[in-house]
Amino acid sequence: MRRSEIKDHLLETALRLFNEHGYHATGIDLIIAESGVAKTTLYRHFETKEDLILAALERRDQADRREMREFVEKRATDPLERILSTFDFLELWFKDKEFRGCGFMAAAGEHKDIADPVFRAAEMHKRLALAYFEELAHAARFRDPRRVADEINLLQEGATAVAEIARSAEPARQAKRMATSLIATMERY
Amino acid sequence: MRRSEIKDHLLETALRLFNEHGYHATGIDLIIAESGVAKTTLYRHFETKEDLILAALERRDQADRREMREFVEKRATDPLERILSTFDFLELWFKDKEFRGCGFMAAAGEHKDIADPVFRAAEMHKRLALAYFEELAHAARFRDPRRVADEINLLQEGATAVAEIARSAEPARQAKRMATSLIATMERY
DNA sequence: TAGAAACGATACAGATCAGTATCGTTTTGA
DNA sequence: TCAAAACGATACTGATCTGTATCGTTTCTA
Repeated sequence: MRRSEIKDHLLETALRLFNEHGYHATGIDLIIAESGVAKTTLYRHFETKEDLILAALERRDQADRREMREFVEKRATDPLERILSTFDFLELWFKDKEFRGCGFMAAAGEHKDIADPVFRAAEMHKRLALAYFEELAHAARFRDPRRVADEINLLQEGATAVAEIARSAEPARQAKRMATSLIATMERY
Repeated sequence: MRRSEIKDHLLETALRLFNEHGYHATGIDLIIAESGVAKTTLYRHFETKEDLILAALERRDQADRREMREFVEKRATDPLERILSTFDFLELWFKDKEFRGCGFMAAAGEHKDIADPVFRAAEMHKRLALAYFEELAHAARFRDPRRVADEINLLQEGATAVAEIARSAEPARQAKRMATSLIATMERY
């Protein structure tokens, strides 16, 4: 492995293990064993485990939001359809055999203090996801794009939570139907 | 403390600490320090930490569902109002200064293997919560009580997830408005 | 009221945790 | 090409983890 790739490889390995076992349950020793990178090397890239978690969440945040944007833009051009297509993106995610719930919710659930940097990273990700929904709602000319975004957001969080427990993709389709019904009553200009 | 109360006291202490710090982050040493019970005594009541977690979740499950039932029955007599009043119960919960998200979602998030007894305890709790919604939907004479229950359930999970991050009670009111709108279109007999 | 059982206190075992120190080897970049 | 830096391997530290062993004291119960 080229040295320039090591940091990325560590983050990818860490994200995979965090998704599989959670944050506290994933030890540094496991991450180095699975990645094949020496412990000293890991600690040269990340000062502490918390720094590694924060960097992993940052990477996931960027990737998730970019992937959703790309999916939505490819899937539909009509602004209203674009909003609803975010649920199709969700469905694909739930169908992934590695799906074990939202990593940011899991991070917040293991770092519950609102002053904890890990909690704040999760909070920031959710804020940015909401902002994207608002952007889509604005493009669809809703009178109250904030309210539309809030509702889409709540439906997506609900679908993700239900899917995490049921390990099923059905909640994504259900949430899409609910969103369709709710959006139909919202005023546009 | 009377000996018959020790087990309850241990469970209450454990539940408080699990809610505050999560499951992995809460050590046995902290539980005995906070409860004032000797470690040998704790291990006489619970063979392992996992047994303690399972017993705590069982206790929480019973208490949560009983409290919701009592709240709903006191709050409304009309079956439709009873369904909507579950969101008022949610709002009260979110307003609690100790609210840090759903302990069952946190448990599942830290024990992601679907064969893990802790995951299965969380799964069972969610199944029973859904069954209660279906019971309420049936009493309200909906043609498809299962579908109503699924939608109420998804809205409650979404509200809880959003409230966990935002530490706000607003998602409960928002979800209630959404439920009201959605339910209005559902056929009854 | 007497014996059994539960209790508190404490020390301990053995594993695992995050993080560091050392050192020989490999890669990078000027 | 050569020196600096990064790397792998490994041993280590000190803290913390779950769980156990020991033992004197208290409480329950028959």
